Amino acid sequence: MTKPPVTSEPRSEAVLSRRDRVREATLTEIKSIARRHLVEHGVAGVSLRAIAREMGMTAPGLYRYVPGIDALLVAITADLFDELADTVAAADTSVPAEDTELRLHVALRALRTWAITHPAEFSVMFGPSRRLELDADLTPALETGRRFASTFFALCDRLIKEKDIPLPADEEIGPELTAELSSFVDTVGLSAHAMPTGAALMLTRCWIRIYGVVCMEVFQHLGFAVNDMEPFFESELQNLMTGLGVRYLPIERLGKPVTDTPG
Amino acid sequence: MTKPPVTSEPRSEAVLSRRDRVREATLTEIKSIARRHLVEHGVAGVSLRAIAREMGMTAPGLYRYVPGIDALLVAITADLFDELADTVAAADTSVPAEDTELRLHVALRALRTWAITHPAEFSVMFGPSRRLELDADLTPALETGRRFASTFFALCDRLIKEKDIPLPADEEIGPELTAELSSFVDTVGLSAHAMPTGAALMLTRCWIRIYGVVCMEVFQHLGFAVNDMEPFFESELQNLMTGLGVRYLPIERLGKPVTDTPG
DNA sequence: GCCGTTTGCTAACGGCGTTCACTCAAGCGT
DNA sequence: ACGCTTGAGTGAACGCCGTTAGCAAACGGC
Repeated sequence: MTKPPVTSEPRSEAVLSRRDRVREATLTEIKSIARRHLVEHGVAGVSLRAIAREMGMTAPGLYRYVPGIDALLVAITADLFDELADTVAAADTSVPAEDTELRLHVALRALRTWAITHPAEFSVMFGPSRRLELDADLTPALETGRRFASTFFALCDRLIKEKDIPLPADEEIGPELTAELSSFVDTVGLSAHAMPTGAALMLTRCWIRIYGVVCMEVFQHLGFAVNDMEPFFESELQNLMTGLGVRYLPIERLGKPVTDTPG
Repeated sequence: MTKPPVTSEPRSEAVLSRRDRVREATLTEIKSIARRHLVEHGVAGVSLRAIAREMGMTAPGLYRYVPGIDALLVAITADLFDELADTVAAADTSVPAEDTELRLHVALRALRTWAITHPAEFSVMFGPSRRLELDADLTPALETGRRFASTFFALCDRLIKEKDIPLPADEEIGPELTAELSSFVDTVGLSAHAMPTGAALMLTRCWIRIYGVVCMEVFQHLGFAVNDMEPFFESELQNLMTGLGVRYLPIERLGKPVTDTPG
């Protein structure tokens, strides 16, 4: 009675029996086809029947691998967070490790680039949560989501430790905000780093702003009036960096932005 | 062969024949039931069949009023923008007209309050656009969306004219951004106000940030780590206002925020 | 070779959007 | 007051969809 697990990528590379390997392969195929449908037809265009059809099997058969379509979407979302985390991490490590400022620029730009080149995926990950309308179990997605976020947390932590970022003092933050911030710091596992409240505030403020520009671009909310949101993103990035006391590093353009997504 | 128009609220109060009146009423009923379903079951839970069932008629009958479910959702979205615009406008006019700073605070808070009290509606309006996955005609929603935005445009315009907001100089903006900004200003109809590029930049920057916090709250992206996003919103608002050289006006709390939605 | 487990199938239920052909009543001109 | 036009609404149907139940075949350990 091994219930369909729908775990994301098996980071635990244990020895697998032949049976388990083909099972794994089938699940991977399911998710990869589902993802293609997601990209091509939007999230509403992902259907078990269509996937099964394309695989040469019938819909009920998929229930051996996935407990339902909601779970499948959650599983895909989890994979996507992993992929985005990898992309950002790759960009991060593509520049000298000591240059924290550059790493931050590169990481944030990698985030945006991935987002705008994968709008359907981004929408599923960052758009209105299924939580609002569904009772699906989102924990796997949240898990990998945290892994994704940790990339940025680490960078910010580094930045704060090595540079003298102007942080708001504890007194001027206000009790409610302080409470929420410490709750945030705890949940997210930053308490290990003994991150001061002011730093957490700075971090969330930055994240909110980045999230804002990128969402606005991907969801095309200024799409009716603006062609290319990149200048806005860069402007926001600059504003943010200088606010942090970090010097803004413009894109060195050759032709067009070439922050490609490896993998 | 009068094709279903699906216009939003008839702002043109022309004399209507009896027939037209009942027709109007039916359409209103359709939309109101649809909206309830939207709120109760999410956007995926809105179906013509269910609406028809509740109205005591059959699904095909609805096609006399609405050309399809996508169009219905677009129509609802348009109405929602109107409603949100009204709510914001009401808040705006509830305080002394001369006090532009207060009006800005009140209007922005009204926006947030409406958003978090109407998460399903907000998601439809500001979440991933159906444009990404659908070919539906969104113009009605865009239309009223513009009306909604104009409330803030007007306020910002006022603010800029009467106060000495520190605006970025034209030279330091960069050609691409300048181009996009002027495109934005033109499309949105701000060129009539002869709004300088720096002001437009400031405006979009502010809008991006507000959009960011509110989306983050409604889409519950920090929901796993944070209970109440209000302190974050207020912090962002404060940061934004002071950046504009406007003094931040804290909420006068009695018990809880009472920025209610009239009508 | 046997037997439990895994896999996939068919059939079926109920829900969905949408189209088509049709009925029926309201409204209109005369 | 009559007939005709037009619009509202229906029922049947098509083709999707998710999901469940029961069943047959393949597989794998013994």
